[in-house]
Amino acid sequence: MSAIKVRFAPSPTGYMHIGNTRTAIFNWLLARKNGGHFMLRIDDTDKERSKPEYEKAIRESLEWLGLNWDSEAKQSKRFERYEEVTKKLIEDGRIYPCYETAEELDMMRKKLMTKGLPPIYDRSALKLSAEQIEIYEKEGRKPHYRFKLNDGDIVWQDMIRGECKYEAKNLSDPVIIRADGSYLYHLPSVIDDSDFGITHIVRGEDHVTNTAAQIQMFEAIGGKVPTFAHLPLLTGQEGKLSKRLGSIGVLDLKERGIEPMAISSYLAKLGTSEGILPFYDLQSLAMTLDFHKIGRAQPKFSEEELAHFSTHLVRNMPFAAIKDRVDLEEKFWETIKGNLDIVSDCQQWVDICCKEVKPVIENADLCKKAADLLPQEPWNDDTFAQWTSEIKAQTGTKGKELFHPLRLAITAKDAGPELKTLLPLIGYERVYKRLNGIVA
RNA sequence: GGUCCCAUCGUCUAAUGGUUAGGACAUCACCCUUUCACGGUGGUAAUAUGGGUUCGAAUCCCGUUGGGAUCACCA
Repeated sequence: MSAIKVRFAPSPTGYMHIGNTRTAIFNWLLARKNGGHFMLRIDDTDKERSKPEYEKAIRESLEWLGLNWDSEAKQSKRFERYEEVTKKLIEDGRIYPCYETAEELDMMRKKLMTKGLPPIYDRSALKLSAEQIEIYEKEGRKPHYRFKLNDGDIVWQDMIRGECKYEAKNLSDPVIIRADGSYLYHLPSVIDDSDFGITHIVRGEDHVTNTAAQIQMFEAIGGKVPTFAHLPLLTGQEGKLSKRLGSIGVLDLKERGIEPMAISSYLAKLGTSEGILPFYDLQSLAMTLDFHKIGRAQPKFSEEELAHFSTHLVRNMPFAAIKDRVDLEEKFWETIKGNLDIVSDCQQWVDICCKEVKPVIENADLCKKAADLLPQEPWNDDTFAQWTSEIKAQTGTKGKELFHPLRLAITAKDAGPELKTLLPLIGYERVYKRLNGIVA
């Protein structure tokens, strides 16, 4: 069996969001699990809506997530190839010109719908006489082109949905070239997948009927039909969350401090029979990929749950997974990680240990007494317990009454890592001063 | 409306026709920590609905209801 080659083919008409990202992740995972090839293809056939800034943002998003690609292509640079194929398909009678305007087509669809009929194109363009075509041309009408679907069943084995079957008569002949001569998504995508030797296409369920049409296109151009996998679409509070309605941008999540591995772990496992557990590198996540474990129902995506999961991931993150991103000692990371919501919060603990802090004095007498009893360094593991026992013995305060004022004075916060481990990181001088209400 | 897909705890799901319907996340309780957080241990909680097949149905069949996709000169 030849090596697996997959592609992620975003159109640069918007930012990368959850729906997109999920597709990218599954493709990447499939490639990496099998030592295959992951290609980035920019589907920029829509000149109106494609923007360089979106393309840039998509690349940035992929890089941030760690979804590296082995090669790339851009559809806007391949028009010559598309024309070559199109010419041949016109000769073969698989592509035919149509002269209806967008308004006329819209009207026809509405008419059929109100009659309770499926809004399928009636192929009237195929019945046009030469004279009629001439009249249209003289009117200045420019044709758009459709791909003619052959009658019969279209069947494929889907890695997620099992056997899929569509009758061609239930599908409209897809428009593949606009009246202005530009290409629509369908055919270029098939030509590219064929030319680049894509073996597996993993995409959202919104593409299933496209797949039916595209299988005939693969056959028409003499290409090998790839293996398909259609992921159930994610839903959210606001209903659907397809790539066009996607509201949650990856870069926004980054901005909020959501961990990239939280996004990957969450999206790769949501809707599968496996638990959503933190993974700290993509390769080990890839090794767990199993299409049989993906359900067919539409899972609900919750941004809140993702944020929660990300926090969980941070609090359990091994030092090895973070050491290249922060300038911290392992001991320090292990001490504070259980109190972080997002990684960048660790700076505030660095500051508390190494910079001036304005203490919050809740009980001045107690803190003063505690300062007086604070033993000189060096401190060992028992120092903290001995010190607090002594304070308790001399003042009679204990439990929350004792620890809350100490914590507030020393860290200016009412929650945080164990004081026992935090104290040595701050040091005698700062602790002593802060207990006395002095900024230190 | 046509075509296609889906329906089990709050959420994601497991259960070759026979299970006390299991797990994970969330939640709650308790424990640990002489505070908070982290962590640990337990508990609550589900087969949409009506028929049928069967000794026996979450599971198979039909209907109903509900959800989603698609039917673009978007991708």
